[in-house]
Amino acid sequence: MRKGDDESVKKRAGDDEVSQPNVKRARVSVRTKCDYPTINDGCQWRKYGQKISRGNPCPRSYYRCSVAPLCPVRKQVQRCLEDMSILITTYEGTHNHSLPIEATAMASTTAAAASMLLSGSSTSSQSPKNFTNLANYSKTTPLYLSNSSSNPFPTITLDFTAFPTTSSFTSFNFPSNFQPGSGLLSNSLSFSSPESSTIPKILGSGCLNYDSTSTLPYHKNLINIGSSQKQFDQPFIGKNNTSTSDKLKEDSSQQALTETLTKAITSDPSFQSVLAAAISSMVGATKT
DNA sequence: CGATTTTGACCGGCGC
DNA sequence: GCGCCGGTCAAAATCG
Repeated sequence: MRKGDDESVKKRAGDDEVSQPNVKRARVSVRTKCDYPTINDGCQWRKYGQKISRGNPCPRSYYRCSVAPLCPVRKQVQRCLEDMSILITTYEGTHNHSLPIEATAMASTTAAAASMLLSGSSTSSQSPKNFTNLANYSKTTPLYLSNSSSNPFPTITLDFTAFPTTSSFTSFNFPSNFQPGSGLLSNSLSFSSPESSTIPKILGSGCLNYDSTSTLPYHKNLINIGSSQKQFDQPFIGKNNTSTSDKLKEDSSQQALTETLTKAITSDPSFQSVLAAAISSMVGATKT
């Protein structure tokens, strides 16, 4: 049925943001240390595909939000090549419907980050203040910033794999190989989300990393917030380990993750400016 | 029985 | 122009 005679089939793979014209192709990656096939962000997802990508033996899974039929949000789940216990979940788009509170945390984070990237990509104002702020932060914190030559889709990565969940660290660090020149992003840091008004706080603490040099073809930014690891010490058995007890554990663990996220988001509003500054600085740098 | 997952095929973009 | 690769579709299978 899909062999070219169906018009609708042609709108996939590229530009199908019909219901959200204001949402472009920002992606938000979330790195979590997780032994389970996927993390539970509170939202309901339906798997629609799986692929083995080149260079990574682990299959990448594709999910769609199944809460609302027209929800444009998609996510990709893949294990990290270097560390199989790290799960990389990439969100694309924002929900156009209401979500349960557990889902709101993650959705808010990703939506805000995406919003920031998107607004950055559509405007070109610069905010020296933010830059200064960022520079200030960078004195004490490791922020990893780098740049790629071409980035069709800006991607911001929230990294929950590194540290215990406390709100007492914020680290930035600019690598010497950061080179401006892409001009893709800017810095209107409007932490707003189309889906609700409960968003605005961003990521309490952590280290913010920008990295677009590695395997991803598009701009990739890394934000390291802190670990939500609590009980992920089970070995990863595979994708079929879904006994009842496992499910329960998975659920609670992942709820913990969501809670951690929420906490991180709400506990340290200052990180918003940090994040904003980081992105704006990157954007500003790339603009010239 | 409905919802979800699996899986092979298809399509478009991109590099050579 | 051709082949590769990532992303998506949809029928079949599986699950609850």
